[in-house]
Amino acid sequence: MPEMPEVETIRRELRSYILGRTFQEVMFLWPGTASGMSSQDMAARLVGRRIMEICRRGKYLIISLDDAHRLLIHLRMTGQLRVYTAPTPPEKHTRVLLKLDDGTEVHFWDQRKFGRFYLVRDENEIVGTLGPEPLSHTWQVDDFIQALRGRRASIKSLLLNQHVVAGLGNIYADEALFFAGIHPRRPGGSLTEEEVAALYEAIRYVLREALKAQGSTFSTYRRPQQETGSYQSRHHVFRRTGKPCMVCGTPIERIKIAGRSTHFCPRCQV
DNA sequence: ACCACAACCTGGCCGC
DNA sequence: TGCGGCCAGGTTGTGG
Repeated sequence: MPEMPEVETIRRELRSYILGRTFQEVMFLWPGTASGMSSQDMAARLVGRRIMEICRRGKYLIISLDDAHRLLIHLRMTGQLRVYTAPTPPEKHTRVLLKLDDGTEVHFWDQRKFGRFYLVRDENEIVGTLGPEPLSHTWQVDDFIQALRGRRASIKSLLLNQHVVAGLGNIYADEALFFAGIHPRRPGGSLTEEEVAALYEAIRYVLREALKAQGSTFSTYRRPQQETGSYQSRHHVFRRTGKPCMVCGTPIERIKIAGRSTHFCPRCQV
C-alpha cells in the first residue's frame, strides 16, 4: 500500500518519537512478520538496543541500532506503524509491539500480514538490488533512458519494477504516466527519448507533490498518529474510473496490466 | 536477462 | 443472512 511518499512521511513523523530511545520490550504477536530469523531471536536481539537513526530506501524503513545492526521494515500492502505515548492494548491486527524506554509504544499493525521486519548487519542484503532513488540527484534522465532501452514489458509494469526505479507503486505509476501523456501499455523500449524525459519529470513531480501532501490515503494508509494523507484529492486518474479527465473531459478508463488495475485517460495518453 | 503469473493474507463489497 | 466472486496501494518465487 504505502509507496515512497507515504513511507517517507512515516519516517519523518516517526523519527522524533523514537530517535535516541532504547527498545525495552519487543513482542511479535504474529511471528511471520520476522524474516530471516525466528521472531524470538529478533525480539531478543532488539531489546536493549538504542535507535541511532531512521532512514528510507525505496519503500523500506531502515532503523540503525547502536550495535551496528539495522532493522529494516517493509509495510507492504497494509502495514502501519502506530505511535502511542501511553500504554495501549494491541488491536486484532497488531503484529508487533515495540515498547521504548520512555513509555512510548510503536505498534506494527498489518491486516494482511504481508509486512516484514529484517534484522541485518548490512542493509544491502535487503536493499542492495533496488534501483535508484527517484528524487536523488544521482538519478539522471540518461539512466532512465538506459534502463528502458530494449525492454518489451509495458511501461506500467516497468515503473512498478523496483529494480528500474525504487519507490513507485500503483498510484504514482498511473499518475506519472498521465502527466507524461504516455499510454500505460506501451512497451518500455518504444518510448522516445523525449517521452522518457517527460516521464522522468512527471515521476519527480508527482512524488514531490504527494510528499508535500503527506501521501495518499484510500483505506489503510495512516501516519504514525493515525492521520491520513491528502494527496488522493489531487489524483488525476487513480481510482477515477468513469469520471471526466481533468484536462479533456474524456471518461477515465480502467484496465488490467500485469495483474494490477491501471487507470488512464484514453485521449491524453497515447 | 527478461517477463507473466501465481502465491502470500484478510476483509470489504456486490450480486444472487 | 449467507455465499461466491472480485477487489485491494507490494513483493517473491516459478516456469517459460
